[in-house]
Amino acid sequence: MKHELAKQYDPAQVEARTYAAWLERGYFRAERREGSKGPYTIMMPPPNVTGQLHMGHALVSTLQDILIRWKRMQGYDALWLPGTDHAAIATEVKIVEEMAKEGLTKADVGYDAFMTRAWAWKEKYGGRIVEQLKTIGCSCDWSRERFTMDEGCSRAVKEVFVSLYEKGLIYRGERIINWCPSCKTTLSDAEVEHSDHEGAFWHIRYPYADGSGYIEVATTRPETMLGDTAVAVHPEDPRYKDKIGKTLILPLVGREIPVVADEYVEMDFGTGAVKITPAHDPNDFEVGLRHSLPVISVMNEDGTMNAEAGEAYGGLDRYDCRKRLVKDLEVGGFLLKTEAMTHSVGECYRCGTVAEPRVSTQWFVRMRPLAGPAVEAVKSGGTKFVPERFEKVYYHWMENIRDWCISRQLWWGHRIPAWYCGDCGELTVSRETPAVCPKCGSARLTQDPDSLDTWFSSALWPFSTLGWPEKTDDLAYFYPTNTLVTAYDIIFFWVARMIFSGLERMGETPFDTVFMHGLVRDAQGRKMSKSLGNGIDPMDVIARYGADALRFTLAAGTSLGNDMRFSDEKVEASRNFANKIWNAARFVLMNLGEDEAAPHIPGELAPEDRWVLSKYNGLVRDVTDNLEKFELGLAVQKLYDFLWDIYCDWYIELTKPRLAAGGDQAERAKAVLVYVLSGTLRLLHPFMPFITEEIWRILPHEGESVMVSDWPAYDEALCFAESEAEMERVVEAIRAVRARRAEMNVPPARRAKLIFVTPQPEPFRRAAAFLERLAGAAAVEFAQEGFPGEDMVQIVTGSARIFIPLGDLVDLAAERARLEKELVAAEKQLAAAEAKLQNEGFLAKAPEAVVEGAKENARSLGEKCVRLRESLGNLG
RNA sequence: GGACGCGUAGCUCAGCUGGUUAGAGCGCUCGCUUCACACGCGAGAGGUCCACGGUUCGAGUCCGUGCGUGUCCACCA
Repeated sequence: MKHELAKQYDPAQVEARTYAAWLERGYFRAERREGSKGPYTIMMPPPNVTGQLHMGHALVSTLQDILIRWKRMQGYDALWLPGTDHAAIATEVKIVEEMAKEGLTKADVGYDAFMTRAWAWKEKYGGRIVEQLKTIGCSCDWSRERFTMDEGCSRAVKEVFVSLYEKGLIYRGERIINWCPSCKTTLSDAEVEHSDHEGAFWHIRYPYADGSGYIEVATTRPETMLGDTAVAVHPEDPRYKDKIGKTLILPLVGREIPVVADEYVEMDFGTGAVKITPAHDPNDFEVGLRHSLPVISVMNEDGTMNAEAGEAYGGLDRYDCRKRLVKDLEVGGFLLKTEAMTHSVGECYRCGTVAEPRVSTQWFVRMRPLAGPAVEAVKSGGTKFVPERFEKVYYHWMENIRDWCISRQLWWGHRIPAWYCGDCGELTVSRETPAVCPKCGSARLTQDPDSLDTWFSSALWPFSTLGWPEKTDDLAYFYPTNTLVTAYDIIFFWVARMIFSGLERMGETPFDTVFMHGLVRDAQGRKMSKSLGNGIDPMDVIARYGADALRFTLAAGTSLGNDMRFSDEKVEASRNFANKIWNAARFVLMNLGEDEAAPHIPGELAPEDRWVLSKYNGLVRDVTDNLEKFELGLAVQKLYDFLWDIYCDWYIELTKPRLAAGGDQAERAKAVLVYVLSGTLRLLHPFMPFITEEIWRILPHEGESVMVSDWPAYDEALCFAESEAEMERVVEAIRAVRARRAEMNVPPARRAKLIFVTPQPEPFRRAAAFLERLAGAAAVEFAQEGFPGEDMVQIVTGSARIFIPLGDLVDLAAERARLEKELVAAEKQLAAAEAKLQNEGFLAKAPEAVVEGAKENARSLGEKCVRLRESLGNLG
């Protein structure tokens, strides 16, 4: 049966079956076990139920799965809790788009029918996402899967909202907010993306009421002048100092507005005079507050002008209004000049519409009291960012934060738990739906129609998913969590908010490490996006190359916080690697007997055995260290190099003559082959779970699955530095012979005979032992003489005699230099050690054991010097 | 205007706390259907490590400046 293994690894016929077997055996389920190393928890950043997974999801899922599989193998109770996010605005936008195709709007279908559609959407896409995560191989605990709008999470949302309200950390108030005229909802500051637009800077004349001339103001948004209620200048500006307090006539409108002094104005910018529109600009709003200016809103929710804009402009779209207004200003002689200017414009992060600042009554989270502890938690190391540089980004945001607008005029989301009394107007905020108004007893209560920012529920994810506000066992054991894996572009939306929410609610930071990865870009380095059409579907990649190849590619592309480029060629290389492992396993397998036992390392080892074991041991250390540092890309690179170069290209080749010869040598080689392969499979398992499991299944081993096997430990007993050094020379010698043969155009030299002509064969004996096979020689002999002058290797073939100076095989000069250097160092150490033994104070005061140690040290150094001198002598 | 990243072989990138001959994948050249693997094997070509200055016995690696490039933040109307 074992000889029937296909030459090529076929992921398609392995992956689904393997995943099903894991599920069936319950390996993903996390439990508190006696004797474990304790809990290790990762909360999956819940993918939005807007559609399907993209490459970014594949990356973040792969990274999490690598960590969780590794920790599980290390003996932790590893919980990876999965789930999905309702993604209020993003999903609602999609549903509205879908309805638009049927010619319907939200208003047409009404609240209840809309919500029915939304839930159906969630079922469809949420289910698809879960299937895709499984295809990638994610070992999450599906028995604990959650959704941000499920009953428990919703309860947590209500609880947090109400208690923050009771503490005065949530308030309702009239403030200037960001408004998307297309989505017709508020947006938080973080949800507005700024980009540069080509625009114009219109200079407008605002005449004084007393006819004494005018002030020149400049604006990029002239339509807002309809809501102007002042013009501001800097109090120290000599141009305007004496004009402060004067009255201006607002052009076209005729309203009288004052000139006010405010330090917000930059004297050097524009004309030094700023029109103030409190209703439509956040800075102007602040100025307005300081000077008690009226707030005149001139725009509707959909971005058209309202009645306040006046008869001429009311009802016009904001941009039509702009054009019309500029024209009217020009005609009226108010337009002084128009400059071309690029300026930054804020856009809705979901639909791209230019956002409009607008005054409106909304719900806010008071951020100042929350930000302080959140900064402190990171500064004190309670939560660490990997890489560290992102901490700075976090601090900067937290320290300059403004209150968080959390109410949204959306239907898909958590309804705000606030009710208004139809009789007395009383506002009631409550965990339960109140039957009557607590103030007047009226039953005419209506709930606030708004819902919460989708990020409000995500902020609670680390504990809402574990059952909070119930005091569950899961919460007690698995919280706080350990590693949060996420992309750096989500620090503000999510990471920061989880930290302050966790601190406020639970009294501690929700995770000890934030592991940030970069973005997956296309082969040209462009961001993958629907509009560019350059997105690569991870499911498609898996179908063509297998999940392991995809995972390996993504892991290998990771370097702390940096973006990566993704291309088919890279996946192909990963697929080839999987195939290489497969064939290495086939080789090992076909050399094993039928009933081979689990591998153990034999007592007697050949130098190449010690060499490969020592290299393997170093690999265990390197992979583990790099995982601990979250250097997954480096870990994967080490595995690749070891398996392909050390294990396949050299070790397997070196065992072939021994396996062919049979006997003890063959048995030892087999044991080492299996031992090293088995250990390497374990190290590789978190990265390539499917193929490692499949090979594990057919190799002799202990334990039913590599997934639940032990993570290999670094073993001092497997350190063979001298064998490593020796094999390095062997490898060099073999390569040198091969190179020289190629250079001299020796024909396929299976029949070539190698004669080492040298009076000192020692350094070459081991190389010679492998030359037959590895350099393609028919036989290898040593000769004391045969060529005058230099030491030579003579290659004899049917048609040629080739001489290679031995210096080309092993650089004797370099070898000599190395030994001399080592000797000098050893002699120096010996001198120091002997000096120490002459030191009477040391002999007198040091404990017996320490003096004995020093003597032993001097003795061994002395021996080393003798050995080195001898070696040097041998080299002549 | 701030903050951060990147600049290493034709292309895409690794190179940890400074130390032998700067590595990999793909591509390229030559040879090979060798009994694990042509998704392979062997041998090669190809690099002023962006520039200049500094620290050091020694710099791809540390510091400064400049150039190029990318990203994030920011209330210059």
